[in-house]
Amino acid sequence: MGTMSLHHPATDELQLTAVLHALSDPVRMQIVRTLDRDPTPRACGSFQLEVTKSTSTHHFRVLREAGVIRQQLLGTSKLTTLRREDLDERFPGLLDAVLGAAAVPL
Amino acid sequence: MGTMSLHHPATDELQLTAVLHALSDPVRMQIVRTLDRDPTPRACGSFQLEVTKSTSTHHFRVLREAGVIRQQLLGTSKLTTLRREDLDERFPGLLDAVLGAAAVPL
DNA sequence: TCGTAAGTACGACGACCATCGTAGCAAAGG
DNA sequence: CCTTTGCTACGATGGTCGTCGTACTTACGA
Repeated sequence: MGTMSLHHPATDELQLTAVLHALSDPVRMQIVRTLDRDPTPRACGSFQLEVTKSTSTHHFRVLREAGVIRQQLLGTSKLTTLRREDLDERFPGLLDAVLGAAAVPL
Repeated sequence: MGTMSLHHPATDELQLTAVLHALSDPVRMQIVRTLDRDPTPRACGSFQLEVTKSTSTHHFRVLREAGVIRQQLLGTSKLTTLRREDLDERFPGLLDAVLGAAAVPL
């Protein structure tokens, strides 16, 4: 029962409100920005987040279920990548606009 | 105490997470889309929303406090407009991308 | 085999949120 | 002055959210 494949919404099922909600949290935004700056698939633990591991799990799940990230099992790790192509196909320009806005200085 | 001027955040104080959260609700998204399609200032009641008036008041306040809309008192009405220029100045391309995404067919 | 590392599951808690109904206020029109 | 119109204030309610700690699983490595 252990190795169950994770649920990822199909590209044409991505919901705008779910994506925006997923991106409206500072911790999750930081995850997405990190993935944007270095597209290398990386494990959850390699993100320097200021929350506990169980909270991180929660945030990664929200991002995955909204279709923002993809998670692949690899050993004890879960490699995370941005679903950039899927997001661009469904909502052209949205991800870039949000990432650009997130880069705006305070 | 009646005529108190409404609080609107300054352009350089707009918070991305607040904007995204404001836009992550279907009712509020509909308000913004309506304002986008017809930029004429309009009263809250002229939006055809599927919630009660008190709920509408709540949603307009969330949008205003996030800096997405501007509300001006006029008689017993409150004229609402999109803060398009301010949003474009602070987060270039974000509003257009979101509105474009909202127009994507189901 | 034993331990460690990576992540999950579950339950809890306080905070916030979307919704409503009722009551109320201020301005405009008669 | 009275009524209507447009919107707000307040309280309540049920639900979701972000956070944590503890316990657990699974895989890799010494």
